[in-house]
Parts: sequence; C-alpha cells; structure tokens
Amino acid sequence: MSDVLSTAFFARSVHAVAPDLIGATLLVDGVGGPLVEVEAYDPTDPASHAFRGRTARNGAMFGPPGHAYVYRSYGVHWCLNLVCEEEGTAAAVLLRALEPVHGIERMRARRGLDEPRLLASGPGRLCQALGVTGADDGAPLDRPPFVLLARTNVPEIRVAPRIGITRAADLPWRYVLAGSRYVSRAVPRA
DNA sequence: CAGTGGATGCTCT
DNA sequence: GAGCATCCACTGT
Repeated sequence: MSDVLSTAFFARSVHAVAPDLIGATLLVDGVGGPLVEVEAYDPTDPASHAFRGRTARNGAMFGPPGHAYVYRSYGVHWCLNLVCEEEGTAAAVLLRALEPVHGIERMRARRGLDEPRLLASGPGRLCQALGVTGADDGAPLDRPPFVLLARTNVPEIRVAPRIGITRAADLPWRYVLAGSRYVSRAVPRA
C-alpha cells in the first residue's frame, strides 16, 4: 500500500521533491495516475512566476508547502504546480504529464479524444483530463479532491532542460520517468 | 515527421 | 502593449 504524501514531503528543497514525485500517483476526484514528467522552479529562478516577487497571481507559491498553485497559460489552459519548501520562499513543481490509469473514461470525456497518449501528456492536457481549474488554486493537497500517493519503488529517472521557457532555458530541472510513452516530449539524447 | 501560426485572456511593464 | 511554464490544426516533405 502507498502512503499519502505528507506536508513534510513538500517542505524540502524543490530540487529534492521534484525527482521524488516521479512515480507518485496523483488523483483528483479519483481520476489520475503516476506522474511521469515534472519541472522544478526554485526561488532564484528567472523563469519562475515568483522571481519578481509576490503578485495576485502567484500568491499560492508564497504560501505553505503541500498546496496547489494553479494558473492560466496562454489564456487557454490551466497548469498545476505543487508548492514546496517553506512558507514565504516561493518554490514549486510543475506537473507536466502522468500515465492515465484511474478514471480513463472521464479523462476521455473531458479531453474529447480516446488516444491514451494524448490524455495527460502536457501540463494543459493533464489539468483538462483531471478537471483542475483556477478554483483549485491554493487548495491543500492532502484533502479532497486531491490524493497524492508515494511511489512504492524508486524508478529510473532522466533529467533534461525544461520546456516552453525562454529565461534559464538551459537548466536541467525537468525530470522524466525513463522509457515512459506518456511524456509530453522525449528527452534529448545525451 | 517537422515546422509554423492562430486562439485566447490575463499578468506585468 | 508585450509576453507568455500551451495546444491544435494545418502545411510541406
């Protein structure tokens, strides 16, 4: 049986939490599966929404760890982050992809397509498949509708540069489950 | 397959 | 007014 991830799990460096999330299972109202791709955004990161200080949008990043930070991307999609480190420090992990395992029919209905590979492989797709919206911004991750279960074994993890950013685009802060077919983009060859 | 461009709305300069 | 932590449709090989 898997343990529910505690606040203590998130109250660590985002660079420790991010790789530890690969293989952990995320459920939102029972819909989800194991995470296969995440990215770290730390307090010194020019690419982070929190880099220039606290604003109306990024307030949840400055709140306590173990909560959600949800923002709208390109005016169209929602993106889900998990807040890490200590209250006031503003670090978070962006969830980029998971393997559809639980509630696949609900994911298909929300996404409007059948192909398992396209259900949750991308931060916007993941949120649409799991029904995550701005209403979830700031919500605690250890209470409904969220469930986060620790992985039961340590998977093989690949590291790569992050995706879709211009500043600090070379930092290797993207973590991917080795060999997963459900990542949003393949890891570049070493 | 690779590359391009539009949609769409909000945040911050 | 610029710039997005994106996705999809459409083009051309």
